[in-house]
Amino acid sequence: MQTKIQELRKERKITQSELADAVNVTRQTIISLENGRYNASLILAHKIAQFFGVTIEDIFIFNEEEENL
Amino acid sequence: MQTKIQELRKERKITQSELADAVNVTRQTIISLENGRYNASLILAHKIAQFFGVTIEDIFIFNEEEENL
DNA sequence: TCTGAATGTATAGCGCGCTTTACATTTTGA
DNA sequence: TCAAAATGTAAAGCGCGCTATACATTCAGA
Repeated sequence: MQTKIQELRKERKITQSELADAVNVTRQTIISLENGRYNASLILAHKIAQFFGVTIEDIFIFNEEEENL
Repeated sequence: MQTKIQELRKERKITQSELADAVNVTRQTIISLENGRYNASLILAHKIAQFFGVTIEDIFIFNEEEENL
């Protein structure tokens, strides 16, 4: 899954650490999400969207390809 | 986490099995989501929202309480 | 009324999201 | 230029989302 996390984060001049703290996860989690290593949980996706003031659908890009869970 | 899955499903007169098949999970998964036993993954949440033609935020209700992952 | 459809409960197992720790590399700015 | 800040990689471990299977209960309609 692709995300616009890095894009939004840089736009607002926020570091990975600051974002991690804001949504209460480790920096590793943010790195992994930004680099597409795995998908966020629904709750984390919600927290990140809320932090940036956008919807989940605005940040997380769902490939119709990878529709196999 | 609360969801409106059951509500939307009954509104449209669809069985748990039909919904499960439509989003490619087992009936157990639908039951567990409807009964609040666990949270959907982000991808499954997306598929269900798409199936019903609504947004993730329309179906999944985030308690600000349970903000602890 | 009674059968089949729909919903629910239980449980073992697998893979992934997230943590933790430690260290390496790249970027920034005084 | 060079130290500190920011970003990245690696790897082991835990809990939860989902599967699979089997069986119980509730509900609808001929």
